[in-house]
Amino acid sequence: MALSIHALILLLERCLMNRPARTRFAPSPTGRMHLGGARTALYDYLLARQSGGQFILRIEDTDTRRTVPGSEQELIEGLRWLGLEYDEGPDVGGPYAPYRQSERREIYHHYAWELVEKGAAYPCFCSPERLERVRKERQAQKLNTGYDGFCRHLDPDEARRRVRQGEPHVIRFKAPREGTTTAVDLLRGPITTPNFMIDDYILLKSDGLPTYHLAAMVDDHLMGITHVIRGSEWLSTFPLHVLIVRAFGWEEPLWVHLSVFLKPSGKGKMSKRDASLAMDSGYSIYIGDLRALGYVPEGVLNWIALMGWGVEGDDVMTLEEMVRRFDLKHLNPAPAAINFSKLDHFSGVHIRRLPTAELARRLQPYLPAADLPLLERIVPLIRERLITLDEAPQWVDFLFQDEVHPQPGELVGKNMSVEQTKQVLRRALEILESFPELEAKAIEAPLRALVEELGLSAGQVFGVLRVAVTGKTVSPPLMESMEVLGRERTLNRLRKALQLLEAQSVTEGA
RNA sequence: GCCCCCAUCGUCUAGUGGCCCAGGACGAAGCCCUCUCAAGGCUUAAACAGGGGUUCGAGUCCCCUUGGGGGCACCA
Repeated sequence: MALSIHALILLLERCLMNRPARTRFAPSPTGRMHLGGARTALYDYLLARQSGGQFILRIEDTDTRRTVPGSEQELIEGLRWLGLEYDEGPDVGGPYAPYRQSERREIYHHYAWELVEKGAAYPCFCSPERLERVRKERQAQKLNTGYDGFCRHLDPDEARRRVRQGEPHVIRFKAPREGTTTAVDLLRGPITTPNFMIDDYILLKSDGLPTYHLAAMVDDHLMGITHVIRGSEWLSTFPLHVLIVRAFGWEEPLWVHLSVFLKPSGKGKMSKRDASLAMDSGYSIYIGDLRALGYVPEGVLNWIALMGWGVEGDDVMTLEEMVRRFDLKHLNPAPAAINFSKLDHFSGVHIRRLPTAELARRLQPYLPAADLPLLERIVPLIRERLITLDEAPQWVDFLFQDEVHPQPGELVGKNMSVEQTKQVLRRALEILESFPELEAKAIEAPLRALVEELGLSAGQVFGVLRVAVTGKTVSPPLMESMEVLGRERTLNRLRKALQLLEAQSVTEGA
C-alpha cells in the first residue's frame, strides 16, 4: 500500500481540518439523554468552537412511533446544563431551519426522487408481509437476510405509474452489486466493503418520512456539515452512507465513529438493567439524573471527555481548556468501560476549583435556609469535603437546627470517663464565655491550652466539643463550625451536653 | 450464522519503529500532615492478550488465533 493511513488522514486534514468546522448533534428524541449522547455533543462542540465554526442541534424525529414527548426538552436542558451552547437548533432557529426532521418531509421526498431519476434508487411495492416471508426463507437457507431485489428491475415508467395511482410504496437505494466501496473513518482509516454486502436499504418509508440513511445524508449536506461525529453503531451502514452521498454527487464530510460505553465491569454494553443497577449505587448514565444527584457539569464534562480521548499532562480541564486542547487524532476507537469513581473524583476536583461566591450560589438550592452571605461563610467549611452539591446539607445541617441531640455514648471521648468529659465541657464553657464572639482564630489557642491543662489529647477534647456542638462525630473543622454557629447557640449546646451527662450520672447513680 | 470494528496496569489512557526494564489519572495499599471527615504531600503494587512474521531494532508495521464490541428493521 503506497498510501499509509496516516498519510491519507493527513491529506484529509489538509482539506478539511483547518477550516471552520460545522458540526451537529443529531439525537433522536426517543428516550433520555445519556452519557454517550453527551460525549458526542461535547466533541461536536469542541471541534466547532476551536475552529471558529458552528455547532448545531438537529432533532432526528422521523420515527413517529418511537418519538417520546418531552425528550427533546430533556435534550435541550441537558445541553444547556452542560454548557454546550449551540448556534442553530429547533428552539433558536438558524439559516438552515427547520432543525426538526419531521418538519422537512418535502425536502427528503424531493431528494429521494432525485435519486430515482438518477437511477440510484427505485420505488418498491413489496408488502411488509412479503419482506418478512422472504427474510425467513433466506434465514432458513442461511443466506444473507437482505432484500431480494424483487422491485429493483421493474420498468421505471411502470413503477412511476403505480406510484401515481397511489399504490403504497417505499423508495430503496439501488446499491451497486459489483465492486467495492471504500469509506474512510478518521480514527480507523479506510474500510473497504464488497458492494454485494450492501443491502438495498429503504430511504423513504411508506409513510413518506425518510429513514436515517436518507435524512441524515441530505441534512448534513444541506446544512454544510463538515465533520460527522456519531456512534460506532453506524459503522456497519457506513459504506451505504458514503454511497448515498456519492450518488448525489456531494462532497463527503469527515467521518468520525465514536466507540460505545461499556458497563463498569467492562463486560458488555450498558443495558437498561445496568442503568438501574447504577442508580441503586447512587450513580446514573442519564444526564438529567447526574444533575439531580448534585454533580457539577464541569465534572461530568471532564469525565466523559476523557472516556475515549487521551491527553498528555494535566487531565483536569474546564470546557474552555478542552476547546483549546481537543484533538480528533487523540480519540480512541476502542470501547470504554464506565468508571463512576472517576466521576466522583472529577466532580470533587471541580467543586474545589469553584470560586467561593460561585459555589455559594450553586449550593443555594440545597440549603434554602441560608442566604448568600451565610453560604459564603459556609463554603470554606465544606468545599474540600464535597463530591456532589447535595452532600452539603449533611455537613452543615447542625447550623440550621434549633438544637442537636448528641448520643451520650458518642459524647464521652475515647478512653475518657464521664467525669472527664464533663470537665472538658465545663472548662470549655468557661473559656468560651469570656469571648464576646467566637472567632476561630481567637479561640483556638485557649482551647489548645485546655488540652494541655487537662492532660488529654486534642482529639479527645475537640471530639467531645464536636459532638456537643454538631451532634455528630464527623463534622467540618470545630473552631470554624463554632464561629459560623455563633456564640449563643454554641454555648447553649455545650450547656445542654453537660446537662445530658449530669442527668445520665444521676440515673446511673440511682 | 454472516459482515464490520477494536485490543497497553482492575478502569480511563500516554505511546505514530530506537527517547519505554512502558508514563499519567482513578481506584487500592502504606506513610506524612491533622480536632473528626476530607483535602493536600510522598511512596508502593499493578499492563503491552497469545503465536508467527517484517526489521539491526516492535507496545508501535503485517498475518493468524483468542477475547471484546457493533450491526444484520418501512429504528435511529
